[in-house]
Amino acid sequence: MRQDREVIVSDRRRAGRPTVAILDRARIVEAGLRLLDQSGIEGFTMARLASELRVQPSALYNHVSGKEDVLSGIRERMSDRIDVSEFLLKPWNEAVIGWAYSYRGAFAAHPPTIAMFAIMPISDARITMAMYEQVVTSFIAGGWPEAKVLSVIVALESFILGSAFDAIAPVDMLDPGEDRTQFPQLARVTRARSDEIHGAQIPDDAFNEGLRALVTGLENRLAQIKAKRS
Amino acid sequence: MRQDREVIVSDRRRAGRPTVAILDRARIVEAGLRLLDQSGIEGFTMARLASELRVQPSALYNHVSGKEDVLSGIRERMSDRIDVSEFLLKPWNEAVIGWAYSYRGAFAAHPPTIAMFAIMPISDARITMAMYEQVVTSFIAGGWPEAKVLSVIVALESFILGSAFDAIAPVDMLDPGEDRTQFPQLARVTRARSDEIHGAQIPDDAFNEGLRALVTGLENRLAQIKAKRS
DNA sequence: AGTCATAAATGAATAACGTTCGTTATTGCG
DNA sequence: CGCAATAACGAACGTTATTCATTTATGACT
Repeated sequence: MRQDREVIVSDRRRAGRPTVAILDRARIVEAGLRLLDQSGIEGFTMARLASELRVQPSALYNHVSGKEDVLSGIRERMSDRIDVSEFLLKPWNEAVIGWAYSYRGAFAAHPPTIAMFAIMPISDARITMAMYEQVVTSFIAGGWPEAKVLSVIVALESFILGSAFDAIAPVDMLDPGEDRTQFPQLARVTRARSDEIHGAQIPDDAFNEGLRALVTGLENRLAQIKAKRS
Repeated sequence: MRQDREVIVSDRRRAGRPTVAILDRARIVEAGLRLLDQSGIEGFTMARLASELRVQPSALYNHVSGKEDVLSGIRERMSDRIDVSEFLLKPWNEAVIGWAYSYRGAFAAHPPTIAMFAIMPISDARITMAMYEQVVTSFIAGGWPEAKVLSVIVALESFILGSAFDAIAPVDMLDPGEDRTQFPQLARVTRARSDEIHGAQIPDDAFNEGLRALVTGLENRLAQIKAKRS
């Protein structure tokens, strides 16, 4: 009974610099990603992040400039996960498939990061330039005109990002449910789809079909450009 | 000098129900859209919205249930702007072009609404079912298998939404600028593109190329499915 | 070994935000 | 005419991100 107050309070840190380092930018970003996955974008607060790291909120500001900085760090971490290695080995129209899957997968693995994209400061809301350099090189080698390369890549990216968005939507979103008689065709196709394709694979099917269509459409377009050039 | 206090204060409303109606849901939503366009998603606050309507913030809650309700109303207003009429007149592969332009245009006209999409309650974060019914009917008439219709529409929608996203990004986002020597190919193609295509038309070019590629790719796919079926 | 700027934590404080509640004044129905 | 419903205000509350003063430890230089 003598010193139990000291025991109970022992995990409360005194003010002043701690003996061993508790925080740094990397640790904060990592904890931030974990918290984002758990709590979603609206549950992501500096207070919770601090509590997760067993620290007062104000301590974070010794290592990051604010909430945006943490989110920015998380985005960078995600970008590194996108695999562009296939562009070194295969022609553009094959490599682009693996790239797209890796791209979409990186975000699908952490759904709330997709919402993050929308809110983030516009400045550098995109992936690193090193990735682009690799992709651009492959498209030029494939014979795309220089003025078209970026448009094509941006188009692909738009589809990928839009699909990542879709991947976080509930699968039965389009099911009319009660209003079945009011939207009969819609009711039929939602039924038909869920009979052939199950659960989590439903958004995947849209992604597969779209990606294949996009690539074959681009192959056509390239052939057409090449024909006109000669 | 007698009653200038009364004059000065005359525009300050007293408590109690006003003689003429000031607010209703429609007026609030309309002012909300204006405010959203002006201030962006992070500048959209209930206080500012109230001030825009010359009302105290708490007055809004007599007509809407909260901020989410206002945003939800704005989204509905946007959806109504999407034109599906061409699906009644033309085959799917032609009508889809006009639909896509209208879809993307509706959001591009109010950029911050795109960010809204990401944050919104998942519940009905999509466009109205009446629109889908129309589109689905056209695709079935064109010969698409029932189980594939939704996947194809979702794929198209992913591209459109992703492109709307892209339309709000700064055009020179991919320009390496200072790091030109580090990313030589990227520098070349950004230069080549801005030589041929100018300013605001740059994101449009990506949208055009992507949409055309997607549609011709889907035409191929449908032909392939039809061939296999016979 | 001693000094001291710097780094890194706590804790108190602030402004802005969304929302709720009590109050007040007006409407429109019975 | 009476009175419940309506619709405004004004005050208050709980969160949020962020800032600042304070406290304590580190590490480089004399």
